[in-house]
Amino acid sequence: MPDLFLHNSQTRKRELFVPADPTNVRVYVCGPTVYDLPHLGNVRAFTNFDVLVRLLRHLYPGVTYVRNITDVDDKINARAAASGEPIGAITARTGAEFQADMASIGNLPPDVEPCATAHITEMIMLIEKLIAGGHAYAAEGHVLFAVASFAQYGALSGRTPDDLIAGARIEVAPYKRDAGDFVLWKPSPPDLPGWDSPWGRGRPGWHIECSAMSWRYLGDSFDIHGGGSDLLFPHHENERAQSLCAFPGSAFARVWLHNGMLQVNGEKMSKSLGNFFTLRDVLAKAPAEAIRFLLLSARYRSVLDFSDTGLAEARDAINRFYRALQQTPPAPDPPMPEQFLTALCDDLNTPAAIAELHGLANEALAGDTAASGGLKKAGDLLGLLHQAPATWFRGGTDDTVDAAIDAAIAARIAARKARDFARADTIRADLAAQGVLLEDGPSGTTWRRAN
RNA sequence: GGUCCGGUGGCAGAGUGGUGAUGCAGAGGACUGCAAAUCCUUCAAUGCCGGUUCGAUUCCGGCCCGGACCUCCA
Repeated sequence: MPDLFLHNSQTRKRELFVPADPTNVRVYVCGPTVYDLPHLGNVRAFTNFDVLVRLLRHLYPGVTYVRNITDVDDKINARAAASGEPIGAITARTGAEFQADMASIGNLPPDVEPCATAHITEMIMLIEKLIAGGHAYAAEGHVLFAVASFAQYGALSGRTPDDLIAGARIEVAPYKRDAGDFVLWKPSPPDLPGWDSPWGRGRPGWHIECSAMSWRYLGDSFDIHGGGSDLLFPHHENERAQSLCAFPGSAFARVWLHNGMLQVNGEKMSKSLGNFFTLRDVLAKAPAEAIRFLLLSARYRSVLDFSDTGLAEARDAINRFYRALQQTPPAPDPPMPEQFLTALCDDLNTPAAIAELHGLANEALAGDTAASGGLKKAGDLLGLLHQAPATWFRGGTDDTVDAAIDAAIAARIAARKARDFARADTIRADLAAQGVLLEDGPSGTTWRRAN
C-alpha cells in the first residue's frame, strides 16, 4: 500500500497522512443547507470527498464519514417566507432531493448524516462551555464568540485580526466587543424556528452546528475536515475557534481539505450570481457517469470550468472505457492497479489516476484481460464503470424497440449483401436519426445509443 | 485595500532542478463499399523580466493577467 499524502490547507503543505486511529479514520465534511436543489458546484465538492472516503476505505480497515445536513438557517426561513411552504416541508423535501441527487451521481451515503435541529442540546452545551471558559459572552439576547480570547484566531485561514478589520464590508453590530466576534446564538421571534435556552428563545448561529455534530460523532479531535474553499473563512476558522476553546488541549481537525470552486465562463458557480445549473439540469444533457467523470477530471483543489465541450469529452472517455470492458471481459478478482492507487494517494490526483485508466483501457482493447480487470477495479474506486457495458451503450432495454432495431439491421445487411449501398446507408441514417448508431465489425453489426 | 490560489501545446489537464504525462481536436496511414469503432505514425506548450544554478517549466524576487475569500455560499 502506498503512503497517503494530503494537502493540508492549514499548513498549505502536502503532508503524510497518519490517522490517529487506523481502525477508525474519522472524516467530517460540511454538508448542504437544505432549501433548494444542489447545483453542480455543490455536487463537485461531495463527489471529491466521496472519492476520498472510498480511498480511505481501501487503505484502512475502518472509516467513519460524517456529513451534516443544515436544516436551520436564515436562507431556509427566507425561502419559506417567499414561497409560503412551511419550513419543515422545505427541509424535508430538499433534504430528500439532496440524498437522491447524491445517489444518482454515485456518491455513497455517509455513515452518519446528522441534522442540525436534532443537535440543539449539544450546541447549547458547547456555548455554555465557551461562556464558562471566558470565550463567549451574552449581549442583547445574543451570545457571541470573543475572538480576542483565542490567540490562534486566524491561523487556519492565514489571516490576522487586523486584516479582517482593514477591508471589512460588514456593519459591526453594536453589541459586539470586537468587529470579528461572531454569533453563537441569536434570539428568535415567535414566527421563526426557536428553542428554549439559558439566553431565551433563540436559534443557533451558522458555525456552532458543525462544532456540535463533529464532537458528538467523532469526538473533540478527528482526522480530516473537508469543505469548499469558500468555507475556509469565516466558517471553518470559526468552527475551529469554537471547538478548540470548548475543548482545551484537543486538536479538532488535524487535516483540513478544501476543494476548489466550479466555474462557469471563468466565474464561480453560485446561487447568488445565478449562474448555476442543478445536477438535474445537467443530467438532462449527459449520463451521470459522464458528469462524475468530468468532476473528477481536474484535481479537487483547482478550479474547474464547466463546459458542454468538457461534458462531451467526458462522455466519450467513458464510452472508451466501457468499450474496452466490453471487448475484453475483465479478469475476476483483479488487484488494484498500483500506479493508479499511487496517483490517488498523491493528494487525490484524480487526473493522473485517470491517465492510468486510459493506459489500462489501451491494454484492455489490445486483449489484455488483466488490464481490463484493473480498469474495472480502478473505476470502482472512483465510483465509475459499475454498469454492464451493454447497459451503458444501449440504455434501458425495450424488447419491442430492440426487435425493430434488429429488423432494420437485418434489412441493411441484406441490402449490403446485394451491394445496394444507397439503401443500406438510408437505413443507417434512419436509425441514427433515432439516436441509434451502428458499428460494422468482423463479427457482424452492433448498435449503441448516442447517449 | 488586505489575505490566498493559479497562469503548461488549439482545448482540457498532470508531473518534474537535466531532453514536458494523459485525453480531445488536427495531419497522414491501416481497416471499411462508405461510416463508426479500433490500430499505427505525426504536429504542437511551460505569461513577462531578473536572480540562484553547470543547468529552471520546476526554487527566489518583481511585474502582468485570472480566480477565490474578507457578506450567504461546496
